[in-house]
Amino acid sequence: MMGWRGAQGWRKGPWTPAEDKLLMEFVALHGEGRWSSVAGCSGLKRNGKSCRLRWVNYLRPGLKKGQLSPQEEGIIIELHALWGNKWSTIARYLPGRTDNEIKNYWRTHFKKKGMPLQNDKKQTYDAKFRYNQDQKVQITMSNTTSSESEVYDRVTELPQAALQETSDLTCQVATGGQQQPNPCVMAQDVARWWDTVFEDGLWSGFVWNLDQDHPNQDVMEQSFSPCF
DNA sequence: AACAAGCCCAACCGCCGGTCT
DNA sequence: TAGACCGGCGGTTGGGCTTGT
Repeated sequence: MMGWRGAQGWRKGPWTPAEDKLLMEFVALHGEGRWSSVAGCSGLKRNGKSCRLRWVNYLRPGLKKGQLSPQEEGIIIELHALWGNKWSTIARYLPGRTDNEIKNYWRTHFKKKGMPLQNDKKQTYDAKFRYNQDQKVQITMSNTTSSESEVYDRVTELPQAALQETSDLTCQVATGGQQQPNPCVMAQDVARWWDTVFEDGLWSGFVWNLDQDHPNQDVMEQSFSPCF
């Protein structure tokens, strides 16, 4: 492995403990970001991209290691059905997990098995969700402050908003409330919902059954409590 | 015990969008 | 306004490890 050098002299390949230490010291001193200056400031012979990736996927505090729980798996399935391969977006609702980890997990566990997407229905659902988002954008952008728009931007990403049908999506968003949705809480809500689905034996792909009014909407509404 | 196949995951690559000059 | 730079993202690869035959 030694002697790995990129075109500009950057080292490549697996990171050594010494490199990890240098990178952690750099981040402790300068914070995250400014990755392009890492080489100059820390002595690392790594380019900025490589440093950022190493930090985000391996060194960052709070990262979970080990197998994903069934709850986390459920969240991934749900959110992937909504957003597709938006790994970084999905990762926001799985605290301690990285987009890379989720991406790897999906590829090895689901992609090959053809599980559990039904593309035609997924597309129908995607179209509905986009329609909902468009409607909300029109509503909020016409008469909100920038802070309200920020709240809205975050709300539109939330899984329970995505899981509810058109009619009840618009009411609670543009109120100008100051509460910010907490990704950790949101992930817990999804996990709680998943528990309900799983324990009650409801999981049979109903979420993909989208070409009618949601047959299990009452279950979902019981399981999801608004948190903003 | 040896080999093959599959799995897992760290890391790289190319592209894109935002920001700066 | 255009180009350069940078950070972030998704796709892909390659090597080590595990499991099956």
